[in-house]
Amino acid sequence: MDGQTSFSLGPSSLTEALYESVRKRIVNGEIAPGEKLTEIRIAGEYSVARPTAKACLERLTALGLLRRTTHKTAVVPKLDEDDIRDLYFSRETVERAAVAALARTATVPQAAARAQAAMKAAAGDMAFASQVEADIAFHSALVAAVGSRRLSRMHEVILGEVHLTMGQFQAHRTTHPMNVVHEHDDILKAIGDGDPERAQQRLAHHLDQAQGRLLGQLRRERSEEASA
Amino acid sequence: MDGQTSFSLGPSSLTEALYESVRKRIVNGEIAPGEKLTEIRIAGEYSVARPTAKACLERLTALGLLRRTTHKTAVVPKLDEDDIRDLYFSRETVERAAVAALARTATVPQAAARAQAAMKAAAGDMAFASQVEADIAFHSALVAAVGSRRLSRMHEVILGEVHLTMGQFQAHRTTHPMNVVHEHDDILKAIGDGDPERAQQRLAHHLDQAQGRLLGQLRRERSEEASA
DNA sequence: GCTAGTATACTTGTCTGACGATTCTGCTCG
DNA sequence: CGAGCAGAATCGTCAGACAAGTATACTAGC
Repeated sequence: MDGQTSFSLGPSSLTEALYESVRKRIVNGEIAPGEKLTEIRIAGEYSVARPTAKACLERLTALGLLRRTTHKTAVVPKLDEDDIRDLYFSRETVERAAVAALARTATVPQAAARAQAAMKAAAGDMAFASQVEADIAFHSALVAAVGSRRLSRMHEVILGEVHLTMGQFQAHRTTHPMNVVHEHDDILKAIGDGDPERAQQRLAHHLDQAQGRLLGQLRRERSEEASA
Repeated sequence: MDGQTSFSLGPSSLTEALYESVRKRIVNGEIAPGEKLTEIRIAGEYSVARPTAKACLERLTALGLLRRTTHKTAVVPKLDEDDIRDLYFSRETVERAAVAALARTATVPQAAARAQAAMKAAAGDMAFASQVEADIAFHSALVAAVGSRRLSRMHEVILGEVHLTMGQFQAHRTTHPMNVVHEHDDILKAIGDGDPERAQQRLAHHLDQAQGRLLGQLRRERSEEASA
């Protein structure tokens, strides 16, 4: 049995660490939408070689967290109304399947309940980033509990973009987080009751609310720009 | 000189061409499951630099067409029973949403009809690879017709793995392709009738058949190995 | 003859440096 | 004032190199 000699928790490689770090900065909105990310800039900021930075940007591009065409600089995408609708249509497809599967066996995922607790805690002190994280964690746990590697893989990509848009609208949050918490509870309850239909219906309603908030904030922001 | 110029109109870059070529070889079963693909081998076979080969292998790994862990050589995965079930669960999730959406507006995608024709043509001369391609093209067209970029993106990944398994069982095809054609027709008809429920039900049945064939062939192959 | 531990070869991770190709920018010229 | 051109910035690809990790073969000891 070996001692505690290695960083078993941290990323296994430099590329991995770089990817995680840049990803975090993008989804949290620290890098504004439309901002350019050149390979050289990343390489410079993190003191890595350009090929390493390149690999990182390519990965993020594949996940939809950056947009890039050949010979052009990668930019953080600004999702428009169509994007958000498309994103939520895809999201609903995946999550519907998940909650239906869970409700069929009436298994309420523990991790989702934990995320709920975290969200309630964060609701008090208005820690926005924590709220978003807990929200994401809740939905992530829901899908993970199904136990399908491929469904989770698809969902991760979708949630990445969801996280991105939520991060970008950070300063304009309009709803009390407790509303979200209650909607989550409704979904869990339906799952616990073994009622796939109701679970899907609650989920659809919840996602509809979330999508509506995003679209509303997008329109608000746009009209602000127009009057400026 | 013709060797270099052949890339000019298809893929935009060398990396792209390399990726397409290797991908094709994998899904068609030209590279056997379990076979190792070292970066150096790819670089040598295609006369490209190792970093280019590396990028190619990384992309394929992200799509599930190769398996690889740090510092280990990439291998073509051999999907087991659990993998196939998981794959088809995910596939059904995505395609159900697609046919339901199409049926709601009763729009029968042209491209799917064309794929059907191609499949009928290939059925006569038992051109296996063409049959698989037409099958894939049909389902791909179905999802593409919905017009959701993200749904299509997810579906592409799924279909890649589906193609892979079908290619690997190439020599053991058990069903007449016309059966598949008829099942496809049923789905299209339900969509044309604007009946989302029936469309989903037909689709589920079709996928169940396909999954059953794959599992059957997998078991057959395994018992052959055991007796040898 | 067999197990165990070490030495060696193979492969990948990452870096440095470089050159051609492409896109963008700003400037000159009509 | 617009259009075309030159230069700068950036990306695509390559070559070569070294360190670090993994797998394998070989030797030593029982």
